[in-house]
Amino acid sequence: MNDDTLKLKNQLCFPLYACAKEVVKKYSPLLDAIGLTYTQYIAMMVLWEKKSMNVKSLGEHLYLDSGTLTPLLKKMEAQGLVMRKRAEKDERNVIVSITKKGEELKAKAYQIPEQMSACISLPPEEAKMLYQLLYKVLGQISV
Amino acid sequence: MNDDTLKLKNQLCFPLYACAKEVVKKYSPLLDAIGLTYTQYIAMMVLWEKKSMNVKSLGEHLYLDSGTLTPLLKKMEAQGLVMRKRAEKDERNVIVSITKKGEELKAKAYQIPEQMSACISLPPEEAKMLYQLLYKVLGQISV
DNA sequence: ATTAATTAAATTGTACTCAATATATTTATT
DNA sequence: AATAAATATATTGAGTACAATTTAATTAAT
Repeated sequence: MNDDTLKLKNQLCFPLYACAKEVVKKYSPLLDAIGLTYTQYIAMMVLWEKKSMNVKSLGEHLYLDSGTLTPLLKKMEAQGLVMRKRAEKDERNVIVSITKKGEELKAKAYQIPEQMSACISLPPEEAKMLYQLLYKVLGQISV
Repeated sequence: MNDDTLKLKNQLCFPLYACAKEVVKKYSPLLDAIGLTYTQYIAMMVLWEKKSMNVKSLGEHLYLDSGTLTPLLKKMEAQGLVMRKRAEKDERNVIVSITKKGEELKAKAYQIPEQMSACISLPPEEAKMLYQLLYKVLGQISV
């Protein structure tokens, strides 16, 4: 409640906000080269691993809702990276699944994580610490 | 270059991106109560401290450019929180300065940092560690 | 079985965010 | 002084991101 309480330098939220933004910005040229945006990239990472998933579940993995995902996935469908199809068992669900073209894109994406870690060169222990602290906050906050 | 390289769980960028988003989202109801968005809030923090600053310099403090700040500051001017005025010495600069109403808003904002830290309850050493790691990455990346 | 409640996507509207470009002003060069 | 280069904002367009609402489908309750 003193005079420093509201200084930007004393907030934890701000470096979090700014750092996330700058990191995503740093990805842009790398992702441009394979025709993805950052949001599309993290969606593809889930689909490269899981092959297929409904929108709701994809949103839980990515912390995104249908308002963001629906138009994003439609664009990715238009690019031929994914297919969207209502589930037969429960037609409320839209199943998003990766296409052959989407699978093939993975080969081009392999280099991206290492190119990025060259930009953000934290020592391994510090990177691990940061990773753990971020997931700790993420776990607490979404309660 | 192995099969785990592109898994979401192995990226440092993702918890950073998701955590920043969730934290900002957690601020929303608190900031709604005083009529600010998160971006307006961090801009106000700079102005509560510095009183006055040109757009360029404000953008350097916040890691934002004129494309974001110009419309943001116009809205804040319309709300009576700030004034915008071309500098007399160098008319390329727009000086943003806080108004009486903007100053008065500070009293209502004092409670927000503590309300937020109740939501994100990291032990002090861990919060400090996270803070330092984020600024370290931020410093490296913007080179 | 019919109605009510719940769930999953989609839609709408508001607010960033940034790249790229345009405009106006100032400074540096010739 | 006239021209070129640099600087600070503003504008435009594309892409999120989310709250709130709508629609359609499913499940629960009577």
